[in-house]
Amino acid sequence: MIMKLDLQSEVPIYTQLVNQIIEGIASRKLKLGEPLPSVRSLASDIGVNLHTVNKAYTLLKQEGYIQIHRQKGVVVDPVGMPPVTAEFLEKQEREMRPIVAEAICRGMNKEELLQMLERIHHEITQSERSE
Amino acid sequence: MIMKLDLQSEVPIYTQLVNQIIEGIASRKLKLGEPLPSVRSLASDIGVNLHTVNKAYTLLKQEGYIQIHRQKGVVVDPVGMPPVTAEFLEKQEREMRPIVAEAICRGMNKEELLQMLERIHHEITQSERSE
Amino acid sequence: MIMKLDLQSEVPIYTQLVNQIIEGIASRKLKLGEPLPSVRSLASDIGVNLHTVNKAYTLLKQEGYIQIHRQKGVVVDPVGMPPVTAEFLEKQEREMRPIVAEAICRGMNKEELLQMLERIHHEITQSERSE
Amino acid sequence: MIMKLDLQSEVPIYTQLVNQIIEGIASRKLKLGEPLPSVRSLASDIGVNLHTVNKAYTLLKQEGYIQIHRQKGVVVDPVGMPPVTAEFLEKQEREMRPIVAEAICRGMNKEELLQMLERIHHEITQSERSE
DNA sequence: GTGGTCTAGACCACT
DNA sequence: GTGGTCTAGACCACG
Repeated sequence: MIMKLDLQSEVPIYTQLVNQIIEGIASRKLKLGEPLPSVRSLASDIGVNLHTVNKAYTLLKQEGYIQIHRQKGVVVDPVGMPPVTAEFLEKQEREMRPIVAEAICRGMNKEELLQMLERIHHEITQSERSE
Repeated sequence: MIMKLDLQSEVPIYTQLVNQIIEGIASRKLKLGEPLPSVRSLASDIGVNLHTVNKAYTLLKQEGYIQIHRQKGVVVDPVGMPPVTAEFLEKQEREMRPIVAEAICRGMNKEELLQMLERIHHEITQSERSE
Repeated sequence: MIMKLDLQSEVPIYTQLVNQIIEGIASRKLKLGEPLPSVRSLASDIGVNLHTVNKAYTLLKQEGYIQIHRQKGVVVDPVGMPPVTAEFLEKQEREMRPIVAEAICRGMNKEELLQMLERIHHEITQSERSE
Repeated sequence: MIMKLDLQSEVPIYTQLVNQIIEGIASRKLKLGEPLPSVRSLASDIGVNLHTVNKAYTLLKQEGYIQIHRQKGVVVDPVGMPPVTAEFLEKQEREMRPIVAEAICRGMNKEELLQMLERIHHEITQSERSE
């Protein structure tokens, strides 16, 4: 799986890693139970600090996306993904809200927003396994 | 205008301020040309430091949402809001994408996402009078 | 004489006034000995505070561009303009230098800069008396 | 790189810093991709507060002159400088105009002005090795 | 009274 | 150790 990182972004690298892996799972490029590279190998592959990868994996584990075994290494959680909790919906709304507000200010209408969301959804779900 | 701030949040206070004000403009609670409270009064109202408010205002000015006059103080930009640039659309997508990916992982389908967006859009645009 | 003011500019209004009047003199729209509007009338004409106009006039007087008589009011200095002092040249250089440096960074070459200066010079000296 | 600062000047310190760094880039004393001192070390070197340096760096980043990496710290933008936009030319003219007008008033002719500009240009571009 | 600047000191996030 | 954020208090420029 290719990791697209922007080292100059204001978004922390570990957050970008988390997002990339979640998107990998969402697009089924990463399947349930599938192993992920070890902290060390991923870190050296993408040229970032061990701690950075470690932090990303730890967060993903906490949120229920992956499992970290001492032996088997890191795998996408084979049982399944975390459910939609009330807490999760709140977070979604809290993040989505400023995006929508900004779009309205700049004159985007509801349809354009819905189309954007639909396009992104399509891009994620229809992306072929590309490596 | 009421400001909802979470001082414990990991989201910087000045960012929350920026978001609240943009949402205020989007919902037309703040009208074009309308004055905003002075740095000092807003700061004391919401119990944060003057510099924190100042940073929020400075950002909003840079992005074209407000104007800072030497005399009149701070007002919502009376001319209008910044347009939809390619750059803006990129930013929107970059922010929306992880939200969508996460939702997919947790089993939300496209319709549920679209409904959430539509609900948020409605909440913002229909809240003409809420205090 | 028309005053072009930008009330939203970060440049202080009194500075803009000073610049406009100096440009008026440079372009010979304002002749030596010619009267300028009183503080009060100019202030009300352009809709700014008395103190602002006063500050502009005071600065112009200090630098030798105008004279302020209790009776005759304010006039362009009839004797002539202040000379080119070493101090003045220093100030010119101090102001010009960052403009040139920035232009170089952005890829303007010397000829383009010279042309810009020449164009501005021409605009000022060739402007007709337009009211 | 040597920073020439005038703490008594009416020009804000952070502006002087910005100008010095831009001139450093223009004169190629600072090369593309080259690291700049950290906020803290520069601040202590020149004896100003860390926030003052930070403001200068933030401005330079916004204008596209430098990049701020989380790891590597601050570097001159390795890709290149911001282009000449219409907006930039306007700003250049707005700044140059009062300088030219004042020079005309004091009796400098066009040639003297052009020579001054040429000299400054030469000083900046030919100062490859000055410390 | 307004925003702009600067200082000083603190804590945190990131790598 | 880096930059980012926040607080606090001071002075100044502007109108």
